[in-house]
Amino acid sequence: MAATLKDIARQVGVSVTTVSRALAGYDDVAEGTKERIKAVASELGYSPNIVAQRLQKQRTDTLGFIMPTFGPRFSDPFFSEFIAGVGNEAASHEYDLLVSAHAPNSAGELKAYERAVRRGWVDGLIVVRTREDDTRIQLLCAHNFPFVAFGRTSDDLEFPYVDEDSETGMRLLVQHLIDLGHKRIGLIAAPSGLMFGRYRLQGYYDTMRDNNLPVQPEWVVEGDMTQRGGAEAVTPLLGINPRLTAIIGGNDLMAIGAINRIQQQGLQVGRDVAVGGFDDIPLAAYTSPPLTTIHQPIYEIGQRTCAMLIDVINGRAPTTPHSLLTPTLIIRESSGNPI
Amino acid sequence: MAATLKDIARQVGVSVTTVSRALAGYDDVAEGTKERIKAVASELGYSPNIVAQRLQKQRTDTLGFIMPTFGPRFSDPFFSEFIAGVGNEAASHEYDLLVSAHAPNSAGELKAYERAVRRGWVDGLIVVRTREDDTRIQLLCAHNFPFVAFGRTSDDLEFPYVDEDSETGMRLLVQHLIDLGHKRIGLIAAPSGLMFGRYRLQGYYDTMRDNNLPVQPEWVVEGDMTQRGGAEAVTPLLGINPRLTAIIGGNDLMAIGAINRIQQQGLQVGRDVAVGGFDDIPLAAYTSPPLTTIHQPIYEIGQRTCAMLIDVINGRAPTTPHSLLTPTLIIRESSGNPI
DNA sequence: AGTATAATCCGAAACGTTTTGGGTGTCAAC
DNA sequence: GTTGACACCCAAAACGTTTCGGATTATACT
Repeated sequence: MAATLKDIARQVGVSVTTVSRALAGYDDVAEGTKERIKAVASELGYSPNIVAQRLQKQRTDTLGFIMPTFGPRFSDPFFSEFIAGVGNEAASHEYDLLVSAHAPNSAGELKAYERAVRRGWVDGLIVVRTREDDTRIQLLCAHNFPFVAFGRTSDDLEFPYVDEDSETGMRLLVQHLIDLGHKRIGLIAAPSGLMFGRYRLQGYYDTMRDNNLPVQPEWVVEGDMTQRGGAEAVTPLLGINPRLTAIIGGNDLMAIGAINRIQQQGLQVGRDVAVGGFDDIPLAAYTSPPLTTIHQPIYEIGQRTCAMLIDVINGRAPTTPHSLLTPTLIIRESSGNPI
Repeated sequence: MAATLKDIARQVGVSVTTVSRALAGYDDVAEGTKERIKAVASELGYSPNIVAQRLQKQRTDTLGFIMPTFGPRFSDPFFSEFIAGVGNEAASHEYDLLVSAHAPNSAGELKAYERAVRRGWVDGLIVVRTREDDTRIQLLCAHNFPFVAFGRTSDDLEFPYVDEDSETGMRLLVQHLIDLGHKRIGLIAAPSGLMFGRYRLQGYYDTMRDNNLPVQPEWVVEGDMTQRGGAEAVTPLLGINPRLTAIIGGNDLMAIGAINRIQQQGLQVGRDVAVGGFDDIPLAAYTSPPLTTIHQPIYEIGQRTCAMLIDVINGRAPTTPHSLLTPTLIIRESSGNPI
C-alpha cells in the first residue's frame, strides 16, 4: 500500500538514488527525469518514511516535555498554555513535541528521563518547575543531553534556562499590600523543594523585613498548588488572632481556593481580607472579586524556552543562555482599598 | 559515544545476531555467553536505538493528538486534563504521545492531519471536539487510518468513538432550573458547527418544549468557549426585558465569564439570576458562588479513548466501538433556591 | 584524434535493529 | 560408525532513506 522510493524507481526505470535526489531537488538530475519522477511520486501518493529518514539522519526532530504533575488528575492552566507556546514554536521549526506526565520525584519520572536520554528518542528536553537538588537536571547534565529549563536550580550546574524573577514579583505584590496599609500578611507557599516557591518565599520575607514588619511562623503555610490545597491551607490562616488582613496565594489556583474558603466563612474578600495571587492565569480576571496578581507570560516563556532548545540542539550557542524575565503587578479588586 | 549492538558484538567476540538474541532473552544462546553479553552491554551503557527498532518493526508505538485550539494562546483545562488521561493510559501501554495544536478548520490543521496520515509518523490519532461535516474524520476514514474520536459527527461515517450524552446532560440542567421555577432561561451556546454544542442546544430546546415553555430567538447567543466570550455574550442576554431569570453557559468557562459580568452589573448570581455551566472543571467548585454544572469525567474519557485507540491499532476490534457516557448533574449554589 | 568538461546517472554503503534460515559441533543411541 | 537430536551460533536480508564516490555518455575545445 505505502509507496517507497523503490516503487517509484521501478516504475520510472531509474535507480533509487536518482529518485531520492530528484525529489530532494538536486540539480544533477535531468529536468525530464525529474518531471517523470515527480509525476509518478504524486500518482503513487508517495511520502517519505519518516522513521527511515530519522535513522539515516541520526536525529529525530522531536522535542520532549515531561510534565511534573501532582497526581494523575490535574488541571493546571499553566501546562496547557505552556504546551501551546512550546508546541507552536516547535511546529514553526518543523519539530514535533512528545509529552508525558509523571509525579515529581517519582520512580516513573526518573525512568522517563532515563529513557529520554537514550539516543533516538528525542533530540532535546524541556524541563519545568525546577527543584532544589534537581535529579532531572543532574541526570541531563551528567549525560550531556541537550535541554533547556524553565527555572533555575540551587546546584551550581551550568545549563541554559529561562526564568521569571519570582523574587522581584513577590516583592511587588507584598509591597503593594503594605502600601495599602496591611501589616499582617499571610502566605500560602508552594511545596518546599520547588525553586520558584523558594524565590517567592524569599521575596515575601525580604519585603516584610525591609518594611520592618515582623512575620510570625504560623503566617506561612504550605499548599499543593491546587484550588483545593489553597482552600485547605487558608483555614489555619483564618484562625490566627488577631486576624491577618491579607493573604497571598503562592499561585493563582491556590489564591482562588483561598477566596472561596474565605467567602464561605462569611468574610468579604477585598474588604475584610485582601487576597493576592501569582501567575495571572486567564481565569484570574474573572474571579469575584477579580484577582490582584503577578503576571507571567507563560505562552511566551514556552516559546522562548523552545527556541533556545532548538538552538542548543543545533549547536548554536544561544545568545543569552540565561534569560530572566521581569514580572509585572496586575492590580484588580481582590486586594481592596487602602485600610 | 553511543554503544550499538555491533560494539558489544565486537567486544564480546560474537555476532550481532547473537547479541540481539541474547538481549531479547531468546533461549538459543548459551547461559555463559548471555551473561557476558549482558555484562558488556551494561558496562557500555547500551540501550537500543529506538528509531532503528521502529524502522525494523514498522511501527512507531506513538499516538498523535492534535488539539483544536482557538487562537495560539488558550488555557482550557479540558485539554490539560484530557492529555493527562490519554498520556497516562498511553504510557501504561508503552506508547508515546505526540501533541500539537492548530486552530479548527485552519490550513495548518489540515496539513497536520495529512502529515499524520503518512506512514511512520504515528500509529494512530485521537480526535476531539468533533464537528458537523468534519474534514478531519473524512480524511482519516478515506485513508483508513486508525483513530478514535471523542464525539460523534453528522456524517454517516462509521468509526469508533467515545462521547458523552450531552443532550441528556443539558436536559438534566434545564429541567433542574425549570423545577426551581424558572421559565425564562437563556443559553450561551458553543460556536455552531461543533457537535457537542449542537447536542446541548437540542437538549435545551427539547426540554423547554416538553415543559411548554416558549423560547425567544434572542435568548440564545453564541460564545467562543472562553471566559471572555462568556462575559461578552451575557451582555445582550442581560439586556432582555423582562429579565431572564436563568442563564446557562455552554461550558463552564463561559459560565464563569458570565458570572463575572452579571456581578459587574450589580446583580447577584443565584438570587437575581441563576447560572448553570457544563463540564464540571475543577474550578467550578471554587467560583463564587460555586457553579451548578454537568459533570464530565474528562480524565477517564481520555483514558478510555486512548485504550480504544490502542485496541484499534493492534487489530483488536473494541468490544464497544461506540460508548456513550451518562452525565450527572452537580447542584451547587449558582442555580440558587426555588423562586 | 585526443582530451577536458559537464551533464546524468547509479552501485554500494551506511544508519541500527530484528528475523529467517540455516550451519557447526557434541553427544547419546542404535 | 552412522544417525538423530540438541545446543549454540551466525551470515545475510530486510526496514526505507541519504550520500559518497565514481561511471557513463555526450559535447566542446585543442
